[in-house]
Amino acid sequence: MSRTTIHDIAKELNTSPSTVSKALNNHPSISAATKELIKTTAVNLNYRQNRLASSLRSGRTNIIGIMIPSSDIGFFGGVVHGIEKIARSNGYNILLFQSNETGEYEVEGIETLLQTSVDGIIASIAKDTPNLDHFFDVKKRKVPLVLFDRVKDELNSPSVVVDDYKGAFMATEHLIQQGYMNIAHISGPQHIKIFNDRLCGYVDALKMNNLPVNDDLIQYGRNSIESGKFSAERLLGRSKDMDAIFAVEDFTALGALQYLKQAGVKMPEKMGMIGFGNESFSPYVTPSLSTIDQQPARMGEEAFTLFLEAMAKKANGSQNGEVEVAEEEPKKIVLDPVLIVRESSIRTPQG
Amino acid sequence: MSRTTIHDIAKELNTSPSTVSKALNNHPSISAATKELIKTTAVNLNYRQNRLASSLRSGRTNIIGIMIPSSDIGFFGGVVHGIEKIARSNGYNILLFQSNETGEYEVEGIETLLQTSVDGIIASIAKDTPNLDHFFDVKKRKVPLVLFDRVKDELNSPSVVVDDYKGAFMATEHLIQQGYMNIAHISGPQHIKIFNDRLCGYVDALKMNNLPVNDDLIQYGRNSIESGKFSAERLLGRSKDMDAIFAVEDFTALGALQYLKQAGVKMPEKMGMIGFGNESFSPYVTPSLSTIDQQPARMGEEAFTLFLEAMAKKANGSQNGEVEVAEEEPKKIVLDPVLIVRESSIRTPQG
DNA sequence: GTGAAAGCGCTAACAT
DNA sequence: ATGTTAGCGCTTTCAC
Repeated sequence: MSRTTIHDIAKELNTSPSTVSKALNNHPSISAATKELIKTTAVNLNYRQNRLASSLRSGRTNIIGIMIPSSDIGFFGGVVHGIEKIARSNGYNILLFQSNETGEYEVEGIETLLQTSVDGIIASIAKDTPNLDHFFDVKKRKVPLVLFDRVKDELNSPSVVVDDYKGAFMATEHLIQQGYMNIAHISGPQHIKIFNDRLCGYVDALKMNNLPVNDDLIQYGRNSIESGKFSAERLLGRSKDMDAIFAVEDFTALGALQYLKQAGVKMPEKMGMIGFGNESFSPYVTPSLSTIDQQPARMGEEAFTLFLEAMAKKANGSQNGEVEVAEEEPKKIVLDPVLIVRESSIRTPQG
Repeated sequence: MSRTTIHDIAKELNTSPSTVSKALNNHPSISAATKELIKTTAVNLNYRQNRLASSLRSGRTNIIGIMIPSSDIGFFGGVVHGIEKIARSNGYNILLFQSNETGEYEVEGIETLLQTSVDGIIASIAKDTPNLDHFFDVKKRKVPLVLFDRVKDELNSPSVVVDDYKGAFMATEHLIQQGYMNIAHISGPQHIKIFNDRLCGYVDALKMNNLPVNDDLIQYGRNSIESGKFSAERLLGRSKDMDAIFAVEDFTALGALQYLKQAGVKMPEKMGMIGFGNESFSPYVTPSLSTIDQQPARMGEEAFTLFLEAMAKKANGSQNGEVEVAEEEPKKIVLDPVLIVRESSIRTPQG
């Protein structure tokens, strides 16, 4: 009636549970013959390992915890996809938590993950996390912690992010190469690092190409379609020369696109446009929106790889007795963004 | 050094582990005073329950397994979001698996979920699953199984789907109410039930409104942007009267939209358009695409509620001794689709 | 190469 | 109201 255990198999074969356990785990000290025999019997009896018992005893769960703001956001869905895929191929499974950008849920979730004895945690930090105590707790418990996208340097953890500066630089330079000369930028709130990074990338690309940086062509928005519309209107009113816009993210770009279209500005002939983030709608708007891809799935894979490295390091560390190894600088992976060229930035040959 | 256990707390207070356990679990037989004392000490000693041990002993993990095709697909991301949210508020956590539409991964994942002793499984079946043995296995083990969206009646499990027929009916009737008279339909492969259901909804809406059903206005596509373009071209060539299209899903609608725009057909004045699925791009195309929403988050919540009901039933069942209760018809929830009206289907007052 | 024994940390039946 | 005891199913020394 109830689940078959290794005792049942042992009884069936007149051997011992420990032998069965070893055989099923391919322990070298068991002869090939008995391994074969035990494995067949296991199948016949419909045996299925109880991972709870195994984990309790061995101290490993082969489960890693994921903490993200929301799986409803395309980017995070993509990252989770990447993590789950590579994790599975390495024998790990995924316990998924969403903070919904709420510190409270994040704290709660991390607590639960620790209770579940996950082998590691991969997280992207919620916007409104009041403090990082819960993450420091993770480190205190020696549970490998890897951060991605929303990282915090104070945590001194391995992390993977995309190079925002470089992405902005690439976007701007692409517009320059297409022959646009007066390129505006709609930025976001400057206290958020990535937006400032993107602004710097834009400025440096102009400088590096010997183009003037014009403060009138820089607008600070609030990352929304509405804000994009408003910013585009302002820019258009301020400069007669502007012939392209690099927007800090795709929603802003979309708003700008919509405003300009409605204002009768021909794109991409009279006005080039590029966004950032490769949102799912960007291929389908008119004109289709050029943008910078952040490689979510790749980011997930890299994060998991960092986790594996941390696990390996941990295993080595405990071999070296109790000697507290001086904590080395955690590995920080910076992914290259990918330029996605679509209609909105391809200037057709001038007549 | 290592984790605090209930033994540590017991030793500290000169009491027994079982008392500590009961106190922490709010067992009624423990006095308020000792509960208080034990709980404070637990906090002081930085105690954290070992869920592995607890689950092994109690037979409950408070973890439910989720099996979806991919968290990279917007719809499933939304469902997972809904499940995780309500699950958490009920004390459950989510072990997430992706089949990537592959039967092999699905089988593997279900196996792992059973090994992990999840309390239940919520699944949406992969397209190419060769057979349903792995799901029957779940039922054999008496693990509650709930299906959503991609369901199979043979499994005789509680399930939640959206009413495709009704959604198609609503979409078509909306076009009729907007004054469109010659409404075409681009359908999908008819061996897939939902596409046939949508076709039926379209046909019945016409009939119910005393409009003729014209075979020339029905095109069978393959659910893609390209297919949408092609189908729209065919329809346009075949009928001079056609003034609206209901497309079987949003990508098809988008393709049709793009073709018609390029062909100079004014939308929504000369041609109305509505899709199905509320894909993330649909608000942002031009004209913005009216569509039918499938309420992914809601679907996840309902699925979880069905799981809770199955759990309750299971608990009751075992109370009634070993009497095998005749299996009653599983509850099948059919969600109402939601009509999302956007620009593409609002006929402006005729001049 | 195999088996005996201990125990991971917890819960729950059964005393007291 | 509290404590004793047993054991969930497995892994892992250690002995043979």
